[in-house]
Amino acid sequence: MFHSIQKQVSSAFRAHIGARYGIDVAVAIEEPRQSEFGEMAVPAAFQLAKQLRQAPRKIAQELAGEIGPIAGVGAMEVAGNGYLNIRLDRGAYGLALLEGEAAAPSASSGKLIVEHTNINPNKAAHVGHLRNATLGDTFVRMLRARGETVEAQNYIDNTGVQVADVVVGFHYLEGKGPAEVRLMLADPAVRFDYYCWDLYAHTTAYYQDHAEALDWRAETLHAIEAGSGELAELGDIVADAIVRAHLATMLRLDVEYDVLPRESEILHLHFWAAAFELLKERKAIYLETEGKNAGCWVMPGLSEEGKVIVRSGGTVTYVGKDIAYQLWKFGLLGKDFYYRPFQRYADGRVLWVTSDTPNQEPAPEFGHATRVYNVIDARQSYLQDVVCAGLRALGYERQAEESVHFSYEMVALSHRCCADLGISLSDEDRERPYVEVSGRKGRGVKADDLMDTLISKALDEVAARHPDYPPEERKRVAEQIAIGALRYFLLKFTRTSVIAFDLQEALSFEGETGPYLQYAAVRARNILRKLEERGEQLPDFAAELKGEAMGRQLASEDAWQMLLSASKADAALEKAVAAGEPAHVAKYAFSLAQAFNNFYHQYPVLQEPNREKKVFLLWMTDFFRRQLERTAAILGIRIPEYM
RNA sequence: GCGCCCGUAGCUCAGUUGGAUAGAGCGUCUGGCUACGAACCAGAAGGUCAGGUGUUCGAAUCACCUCGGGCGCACCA
Repeated sequence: MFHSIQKQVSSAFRAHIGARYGIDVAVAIEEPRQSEFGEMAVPAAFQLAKQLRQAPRKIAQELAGEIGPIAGVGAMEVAGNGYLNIRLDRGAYGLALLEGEAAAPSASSGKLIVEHTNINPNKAAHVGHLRNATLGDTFVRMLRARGETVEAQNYIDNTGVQVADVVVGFHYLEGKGPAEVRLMLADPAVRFDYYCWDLYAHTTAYYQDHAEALDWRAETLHAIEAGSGELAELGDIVADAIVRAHLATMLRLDVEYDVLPRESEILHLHFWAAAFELLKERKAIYLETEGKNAGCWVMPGLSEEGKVIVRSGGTVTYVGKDIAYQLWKFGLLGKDFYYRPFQRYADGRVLWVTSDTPNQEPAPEFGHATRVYNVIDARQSYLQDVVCAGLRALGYERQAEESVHFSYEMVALSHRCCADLGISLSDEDRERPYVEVSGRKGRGVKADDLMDTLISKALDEVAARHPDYPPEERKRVAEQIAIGALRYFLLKFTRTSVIAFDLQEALSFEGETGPYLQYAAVRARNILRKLEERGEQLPDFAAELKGEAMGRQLASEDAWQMLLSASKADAALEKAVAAGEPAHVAKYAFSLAQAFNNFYHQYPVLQEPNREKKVFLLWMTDFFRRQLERTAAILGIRIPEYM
């Protein structure tokens, strides 16, 4: 509601200024810091002052006097040395909220692809991966809340070096073949993704002392690329099992996907070969004949020596495959995958995976995006630049523009966190402000361990408050609280901020946290539930709250400010999408919860003796509830039945 | 060396396209539970927005420089 009035005010000013002064300006609408200044401030007079060679205050007075009535605006006044402060018509505003807004027009940006998670399928997920998935999933929810068509992709690098290293571990270091590994998978006592976590660290450590073992890796990589033999079979088993483990981990956080494009299909369906031909044909890459890159196909320009796309041995680098994949996302490759169902979510939606053979079941159309967001950490920005440069070199300027590197800084570990987890640090580590997570060293906080810890803490809190509620119900509530805490914690930082992960901070359920948000929503629901328990009915708000009554109740400054902040969800979402910043939604959600808790303490709704006021307060409660629920849903945070 | 990011209260972080008196949480201190459940609320203390120069009506925000920290610049991804 607030957002739509903002837009109306802005366009009214723009039209008036155009007609009156013959100047076309995009009129900014600000929100004054002090609420006494009204709800909106228009600094347009400052913008015009220079061109008109007049004092801003004088222009502001002219504007205020001449612009005429704007729907929803109650009063307009000149303030400071040229601000135009706008006060809304409170009664009309409240009434409009009560009647409900017209559904947001569905945005028509075409299909948007958001690629996120993308964890190497060779070991358990850690907190860093959770930041990626939570950011990506929340951004998907934000876009969908605006009516966009979004496809969530999770790319699976199942033929890369990291998978090969675990295969090397099984085959060469532990002497295990496919049969033995399958037995492990069938053994409920073995936590396979955790086992691989250790095995991967063990294997990379082994390379340190045995350089000759790197030949095993090369051999394994070739076998996996060729897709035949025992090593390739091991690679399949490992990657498939770990992907399933990752999906299960992400499902705990309510993160779901539409399709899993796999690198093996990019190879087997010759996506790379097609892209390679294009790149050669359009001279985007060349065969280096001298220097350290002799024998490689190289893309020039980005760094001094260029970026190797095809190694001298003839194998493709990850970036090469990524260029082919990016072309496919835009429908530019002239090829498509086959698809088969991989699993089914609780609501019946199918998660598809790419396949190299045709399948009976008809799949939806994937790819063909107008814009692509790649959620990848900031350390890989160079590689994302290479991918874009590849598109440009092929003449796909527009698609390069529409390829967004949705970058974020890494998650590291705080020193206190390392101490809590018993991670030993070198002297060098100790001097740094935080400690980098390292899959190779097996150093990090596993995602499932973190969630388990959170759940057990939440369970203690729930049990203390509700000793006689059924245990399985308490478990469900605790899970929702734990996940709410985790998602909020990962989302409250802006993308450019490095998170020095601190277990004690993440475990907090007080202050600016997910549970604070959940608690506010639970309280709002409790009021409405208690009302019915007392045998009363939720009033017919539209019938009982006419314009005058609404105006009377909103004359109270406190009530007005509370309603105002509760009604800014659209404006907040709009800004957050424009900035590509889920943290803005999180911050808004927190301020919304704060406003409600304020309201909760100030007004004992059910005790209110005055009928009109009670109806108004109940309506406010219900409005807050809806806004809290909606905003929490965008953040992927569930509201528990009780807390 | 080149490129990107960061530097705001004791700590962790927000701060809209440059706007009016720089905010929040945690921590510290003071108060508030007879249940619309305190996982909450009210109040207090706490700032040279790293430093400098510039741009202008106006700078935490933009430009340039300096200092401090992080991350990249692989035939790994």
